[in-house]
Amino acid sequence: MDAQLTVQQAAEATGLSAHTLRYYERIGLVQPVGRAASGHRRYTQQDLAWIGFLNCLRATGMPIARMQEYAALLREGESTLAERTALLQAHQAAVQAEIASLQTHLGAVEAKLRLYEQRRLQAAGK
Amino acid sequence: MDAQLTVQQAAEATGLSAHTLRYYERIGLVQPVGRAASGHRRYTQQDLAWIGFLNCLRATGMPIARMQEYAALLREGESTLAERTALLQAHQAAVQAEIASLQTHLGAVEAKLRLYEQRRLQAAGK
DNA sequence: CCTTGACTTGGAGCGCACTCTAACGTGTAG
DNA sequence: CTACACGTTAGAGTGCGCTCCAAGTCAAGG
Repeated sequence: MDAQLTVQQAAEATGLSAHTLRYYERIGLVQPVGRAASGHRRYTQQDLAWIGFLNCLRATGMPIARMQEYAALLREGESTLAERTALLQAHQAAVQAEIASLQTHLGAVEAKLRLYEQRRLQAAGK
Repeated sequence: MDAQLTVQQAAEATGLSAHTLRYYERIGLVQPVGRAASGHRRYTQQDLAWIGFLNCLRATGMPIARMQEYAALLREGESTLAERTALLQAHQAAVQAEIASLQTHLGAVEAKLRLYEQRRLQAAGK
């Protein structure tokens, strides 16, 4: 039930590359993953859940360094709950601002598209 | 009325750095800007408008190479209207997808925040 | 005339987040 | 037993988008 995945299987499951999974472990984003007797990595469901959350942070544009901070706080335990909350709240605000910016700037692109549409009609109608 | 701006003034007006403005010109994103007798750049309102649009493309994550394509099409004239439309439409779709992705992944972060909130209440309530 | 400071150029350098390489060890199918 | 795919590591390389540097030109103020 709690199947242990190889690095390739974990890559497939998380959408990251095996290279990236090893890289994340090297830089301390992921705590050393359990090993088989051969020394090969074996990812647990907990590992995958954490990597999934990391994925959400990355997908929302959090820099690696900030994720390392967050991971470090998490390892320090429950006493860092407030700091972790603050970190995530700051990130949440940044992402919301980024979405707003995307929407604003996309608006200008869409305006240009409407202009092009008009010109195409004009050219066709001659 | 159509004040000609120096590179510094243009930087301030567009929010880009003077370095970046020169860089954009070098790589062909911006056509060679007019010069004063001294050889110094003088940006017109048209230049600024175009740079403003470039800004929207960049702010929505279009890679430089794609912007170069778009700029090249524009220089080729009216005959490329359909291609430019296609390029911008593809970009529009990509940005909309990116916004959706941000919102989805942000949701996971917000869920974590709600969990933290609960834990803080629990800790306070003992 | 001299200094100061903004401008010019081509090219080198940087920070980020991977991504790949080399050299080696492991394990399973035929 | 032999292939051969897959795993390991430290460290080097890549691509992007700037960002800065060196060496020089030019204009205005004292």
